[in-house]
Amino acid sequence: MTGERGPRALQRAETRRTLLRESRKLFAAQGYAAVGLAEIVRAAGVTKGALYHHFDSKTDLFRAVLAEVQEEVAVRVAAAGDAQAEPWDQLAAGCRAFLEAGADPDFQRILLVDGPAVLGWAEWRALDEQGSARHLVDALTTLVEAGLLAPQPVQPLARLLSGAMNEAALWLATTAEPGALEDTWAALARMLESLRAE
Amino acid sequence: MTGERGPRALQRAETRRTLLRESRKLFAAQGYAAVGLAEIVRAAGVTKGALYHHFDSKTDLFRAVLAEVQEEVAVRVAAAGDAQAEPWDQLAAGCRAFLEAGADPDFQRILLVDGPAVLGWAEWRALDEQGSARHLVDALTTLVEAGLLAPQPVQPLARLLSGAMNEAALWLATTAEPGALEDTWAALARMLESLRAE
DNA sequence: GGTTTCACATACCGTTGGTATGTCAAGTAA
DNA sequence: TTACTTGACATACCAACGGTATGTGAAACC
Repeated sequence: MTGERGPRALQRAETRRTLLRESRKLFAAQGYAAVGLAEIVRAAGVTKGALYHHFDSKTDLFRAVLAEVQEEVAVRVAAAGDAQAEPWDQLAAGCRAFLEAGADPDFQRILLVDGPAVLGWAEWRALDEQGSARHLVDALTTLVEAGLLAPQPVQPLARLLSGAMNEAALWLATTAEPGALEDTWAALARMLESLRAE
Repeated sequence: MTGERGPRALQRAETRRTLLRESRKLFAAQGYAAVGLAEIVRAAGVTKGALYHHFDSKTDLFRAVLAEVQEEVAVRVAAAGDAQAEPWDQLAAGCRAFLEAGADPDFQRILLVDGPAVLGWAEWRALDEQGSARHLVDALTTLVEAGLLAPQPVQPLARLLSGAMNEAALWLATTAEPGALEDTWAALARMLESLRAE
């Protein structure tokens, strides 16, 4: 049974968590290519044998880390959306939460920069789809069905918005310009408004 | 004088061009990380010594390739824009040309996927700025000054649009959906329209 | 309580990016 | 022409990397 909890299973789970936590810190700080497995296992206090007992490859480890980060972002976006009553406000709040999530370095480097390059764009896209991007598609679909959004294919629109927010999040993280977040949000909000049904 | 053209300089230039051409093909087809220097020099018919005589590192070679690709895209975008008389049409034509440039695999993989990961987002951004992104900022600035675009900070807007188009270009390249380009363009055009001064 | 399983540790390997050095023709000055 | 220098590579080599094959000892099972 998977419900069993012996000391063995606990140890295993903890080792795995440690590996994920330490590699995530290193990947976020230095980038996937710049951090070696030796550095990861040293930080985690285990050996390469342990790492390869839990993960198939360095790429597989990165995939697990990325999924973790993405899940966190998705939760934040969904929470911000659910806090609003009106569908339109839900979309706006989710988008804004996504932009603000860009302040997290893990989010930028792991998810946006290294993700597509390490996993390939196709796989990255698939993971993105079942992460935060799914909420975006859901929200847009709801709006179209409710007649609040001009009828149109949702997929291209979601891609445009997703890309816009990804890039904006990266830009916001590196720019020192004060009010950049508000300016960006204003421009994005205007774009969203333009999609409203008439 | 740099204008001198002996057999030496010619040979040097040709070797460099061959290196750039072959590595570009390989980088585009397999991605930066998956292609080794051995494969590159074999394709180019030279040795690693020649490569390191022309470039400081594998990263430096990639940087040169990326700059070349980016220049080509910038030329295409600028040409499409210049073909239009009205400032607003120039922006629209440039954006559309950019989207269509996404059909080129070199463009996708080298410029959009591997670029930020290999060079780091900051350097990639700087290169992007002096490439096609510059034309976008120029066009937007012109429109604002001409009173055709609602007065607003141009930088955030340019980032949003640039990101939207980058992502859309990648999506268009992988989707089999017919009419995807037109749907995407329609959504993008609508966004652009929303920015018009009233 | 003997056996099996499992979660690692140890030892090792092929390949990779990078470097140090060698080589020989093209350029230069007498 | 000749002696010398420069430059465009080729050759040989290295440390580090991701990955694998094998060893080990405690926990789980019968």
